[in-house]
Amino acid sequence: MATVQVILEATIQVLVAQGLSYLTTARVAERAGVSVGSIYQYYPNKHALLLAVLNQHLDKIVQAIETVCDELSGKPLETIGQGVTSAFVAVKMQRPDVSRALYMLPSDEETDSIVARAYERGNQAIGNLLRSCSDARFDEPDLVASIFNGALIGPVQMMLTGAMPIERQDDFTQHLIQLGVGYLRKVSVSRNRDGREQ
Amino acid sequence: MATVQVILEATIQVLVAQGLSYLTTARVAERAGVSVGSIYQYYPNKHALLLAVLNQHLDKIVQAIETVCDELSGKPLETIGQGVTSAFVAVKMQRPDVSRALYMLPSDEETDSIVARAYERGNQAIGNLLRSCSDARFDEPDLVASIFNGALIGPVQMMLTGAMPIERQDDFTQHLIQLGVGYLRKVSVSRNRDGREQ
Amino acid sequence: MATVQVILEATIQVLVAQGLSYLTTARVAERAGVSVGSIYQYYPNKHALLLAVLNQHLDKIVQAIETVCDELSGKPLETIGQGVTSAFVAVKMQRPDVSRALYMLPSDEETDSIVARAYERGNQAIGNLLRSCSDARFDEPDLVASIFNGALIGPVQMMLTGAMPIERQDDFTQHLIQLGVGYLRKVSVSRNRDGREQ
Amino acid sequence: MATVQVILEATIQVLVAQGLSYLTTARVAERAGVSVGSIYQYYPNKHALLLAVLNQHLDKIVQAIETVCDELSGKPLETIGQGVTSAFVAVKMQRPDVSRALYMLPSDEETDSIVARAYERGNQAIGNLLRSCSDARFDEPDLVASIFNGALIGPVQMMLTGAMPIERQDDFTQHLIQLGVGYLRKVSVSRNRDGREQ
DNA sequence: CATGAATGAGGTTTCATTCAT
DNA sequence: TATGAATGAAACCTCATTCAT
Repeated sequence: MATVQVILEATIQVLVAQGLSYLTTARVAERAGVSVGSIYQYYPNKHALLLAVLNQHLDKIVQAIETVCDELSGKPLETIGQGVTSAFVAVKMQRPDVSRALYMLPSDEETDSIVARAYERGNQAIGNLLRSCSDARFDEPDLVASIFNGALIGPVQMMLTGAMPIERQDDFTQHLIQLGVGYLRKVSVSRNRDGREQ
Repeated sequence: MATVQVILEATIQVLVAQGLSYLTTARVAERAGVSVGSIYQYYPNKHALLLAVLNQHLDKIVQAIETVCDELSGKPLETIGQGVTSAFVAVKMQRPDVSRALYMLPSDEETDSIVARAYERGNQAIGNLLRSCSDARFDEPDLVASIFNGALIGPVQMMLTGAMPIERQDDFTQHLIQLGVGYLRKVSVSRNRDGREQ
Repeated sequence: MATVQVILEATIQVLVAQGLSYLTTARVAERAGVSVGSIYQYYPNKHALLLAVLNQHLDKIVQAIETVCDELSGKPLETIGQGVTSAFVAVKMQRPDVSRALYMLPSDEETDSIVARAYERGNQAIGNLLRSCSDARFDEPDLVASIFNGALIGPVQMMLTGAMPIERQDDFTQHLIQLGVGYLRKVSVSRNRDGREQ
Repeated sequence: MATVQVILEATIQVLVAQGLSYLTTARVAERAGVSVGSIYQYYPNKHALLLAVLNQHLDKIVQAIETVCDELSGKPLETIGQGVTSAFVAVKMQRPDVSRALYMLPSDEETDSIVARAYERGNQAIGNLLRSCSDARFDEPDLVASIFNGALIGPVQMMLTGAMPIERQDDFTQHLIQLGVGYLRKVSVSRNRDGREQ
């Protein structure tokens, strides 16, 4: 339904423009150009609406990661580390205000579970990618994937929330790549072109 | 004043036990064993109380980091990487429920600023530590410090919010150390005992 | 129209099953298997629907009373008192949940007027019956009828709403009969078979 | 607390003056001259407020009955029947608008339970009174009391809700007395002054 | 300093009703 | 006639904040 998407979009806009404490159902409805009642036709309560917004956003992020992982399948370690990191930074920075806005949501069991699910999907995509790596092998690809994935989150969050100057995004990304690649190398066993380990 | 500390503690307890949506001044007062009015004797409003709680908590974390950085001053890269990482995980996991509870606070400009300040202090301590490193030199020790610092945040947060199984904490810490050390090595120029670069 | 009856029945079912505060047009429509709109095809508003339900129910009760009164016409006082009382208890207890449900409706001028009309019809039937009584005469048959009629209502209501244990229904009915007959005797002037008073 | 009584009184006034559908917490507060919040300081929700009003009203009625029963203890059957009936009509008619208003409350399990409790207290008082009767004995005084008590309710309710012309209150009361006394006589075994049954 | 009853703005949510299809 | 998405007035209720004691 078009209405649903309009409501979700309006929710983000209010969040971005006014902040969480101004996010009332009335304001969302107004910005969406619908009546309050319409929100409740699709979401049982305000909280569910926020969860839906978060979910949709994270889904987009994860999909981007999954796509990149597909493309990088079978590539060498260096390429993988660089590719995934760049992609991650790119999606997050595509609409930094939106990414930023969603950090405003107070965490609770439900949001945590949504975040966890997204994180897990990311881990899986990366884990599989690591297993496909042409020039390295990992003893615990899933653990490595989760650390790798997690390691990107913190710095990016700091940048988004303003703790890190956003102008230095390029330096920053370069260093994130070093972080990722450095780690992957350290926990991998390299192998030559035949797949034989060295 | 003891009362202030009682109130702060009560706030955390309510947050841990009931969650943000149950955190009302009345409930905090009740658990603290004081009257609502007393809260307003020390904090101009509820928001200020929450900021104080966050601030105090982060302050403890940062102090622990600073202490460790002091102790590790002048040590070799490997020792530094391992020491800081272990210490970070240790403080965060000391009272995981409390760490967890503070993620519940919705972010806004003021919380962001408090978080940024704590982050910055951590960066500085680590930056100085890097500068003191006996066997390596960094071109941009502050940037490196902020990436390093940030990289620890994400995985730990994922563990605290349940996205990562807490039982694997040891494996997890080991890998975090690899992450940190791998990165530091990668972006450093090594030097021998005399300080001469190789 | 069958639809009307379906709606009325659904209304009672919702009332019985969920109570007044759950009685919404949406829920009635759902249980009736029609759309909300259809309810408005037949009733101008929710209130009118409730009045219709009440009206129909009371109508059935009154009809039963009228029928019994017809049958008892010309019979002696004892037979009349016993017959009307038994019949009243019988109809009310036929579907006790439905009788019960209708007490849920908040009284207002319109419901009162419907109740009053039903009561009045009952009074009239009983009044005429009293006038036909073969062995007694009443100075004010209409007043007597209304007291008699009213006297049955209270105890039955108490039983329906659970204030009186329903298991004792038989004892209870016997006593109600004593109540009615005792009263009728007390306010009557007996007469012999010829109609001549004694 | 004075505030509580003010709120209860205001609730009744709104109910009497405007009816149930106009009874909103805001309107009660306004008439009580307090803020909405104050209502919620004493009652968890609107429903609880209504129950309190009903409870207090019924309590007064029952207390009046109990007082009369005390006074009539040990008196002969005729006196008892007449005394209790007159008292019942008198209290109910003392503030007919209030009595009337409380019929507006939709019945539910909680109101039923309050009504049942009041009814039961009335039954007990009357039952004990019957046991003390100087010139009659009852096989099942409790059942008799509940029928007697219940029999008064219906006619009075009909009068209050307008189904019976209120002008005829005296005739009406006389007949109610006949109803009660007729019944009591019918189900009693008379006894002489010594208590010996005849 | 401490208390806690009172306040009341404002938020969330419901649901009878409408009307374009 | 039937539908059911959309409406929006209005209700309930919460809870941060105040202030007289």
